[in-house]
Amino acid sequence: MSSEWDKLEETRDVMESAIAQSMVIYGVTPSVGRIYGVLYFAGEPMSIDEIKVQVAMSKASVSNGLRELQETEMVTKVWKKGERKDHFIAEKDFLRNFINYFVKKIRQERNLLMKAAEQTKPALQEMTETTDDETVRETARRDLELIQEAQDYLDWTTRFANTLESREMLEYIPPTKKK
Amino acid sequence: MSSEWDKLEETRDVMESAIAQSMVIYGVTPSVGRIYGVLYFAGEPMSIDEIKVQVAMSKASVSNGLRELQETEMVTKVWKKGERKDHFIAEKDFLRNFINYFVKKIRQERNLLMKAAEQTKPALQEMTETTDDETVRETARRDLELIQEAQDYLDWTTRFANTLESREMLEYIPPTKKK
DNA sequence: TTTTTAGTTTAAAATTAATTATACAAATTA
DNA sequence: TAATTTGTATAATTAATTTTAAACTAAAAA
Repeated sequence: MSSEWDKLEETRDVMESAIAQSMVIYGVTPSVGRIYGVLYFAGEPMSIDEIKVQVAMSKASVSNGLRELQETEMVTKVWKKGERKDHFIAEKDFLRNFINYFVKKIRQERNLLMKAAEQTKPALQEMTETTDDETVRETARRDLELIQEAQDYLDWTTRFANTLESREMLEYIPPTKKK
Repeated sequence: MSSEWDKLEETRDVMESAIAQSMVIYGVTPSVGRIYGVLYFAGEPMSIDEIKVQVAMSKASVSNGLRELQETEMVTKVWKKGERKDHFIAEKDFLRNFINYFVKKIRQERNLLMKAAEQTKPALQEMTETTDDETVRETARRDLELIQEAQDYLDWTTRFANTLESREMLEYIPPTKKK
């Protein structure tokens, strides 16, 4: 009786779609999310061609999507003995994926803002000291203050990211234990 | 001597661009990021027309951008006495913006995945109990396991979001104290 | 009233991003 | 070596998003 397989297919499809959509929330494209979803439920490593069929996309798209997923460590390439084709498996630990994702974003943000702050602070500092114009001096002083606040924020998010990356966060917020 | 104002303009521009870019990392469009950047450094509430000039965009775009920023609580509308036009100010507390942003994303993800899990679990559960086909039964059992793991993850991120929202997180990771 | 002003909606234009078909390079097999 | 196969890069197409101009609504001023 094949309707039981159909039912399984259907429930998987619902879950895969939800996973893809939830990845879209975090800025991943639906196609890439779909690839991950299929791999998440796959019982064993899949080749590009197998994935291609499941997600109904071109080989090139699957290849690109897999590259992106590997860059964020959500998917890994594995070798199947005797098989010539590459095979891929999903990292199933959502928490790990979540942490990787956030830590990366936080670091990107930090690099961007720190660079700008370091680039602008000296000039502003100098203005507060050497300029005659009262208004300019006051504005420079205030801008420096705002930049300092931004840096305090970056200091916090950096410590936050470190606490996630080192898993120290799991001491504060313990994972649900498996039954 | 106007070159001092030019210098100030320039440093602000660098910072505003960096802020806009860092918001792009989190999925905000560059224009919207720019509006926020301008408001961040503005000494006082700005009208749509004033912002429009600073960011060189159409009034409609500024209006839309401001709506988006208000929805995420990064910008608030304020009334200036005697002024007919609406005026806007930026929420300058980056940490607060950061927390709002993440909490919202986490809740969105949770709603999506929980709905799918609740929708699929009963059918799978039934299959593990009533189906004769050994392979179907085993697959259903395994899918249920994967869904359970996803739910454990959602349970964690929910507690994580609560800890951020209630600011309990700041006990674990203290903000840098102002000097 | 009528006229002007502020802000938003809508539909079209412009821009950006994603997807695919094709061509290519590297590796494998015959 | 020649012929296949696999995976990726490129260029072109398609789709989606963003932005704007213009029309419209609501409110205030004349």
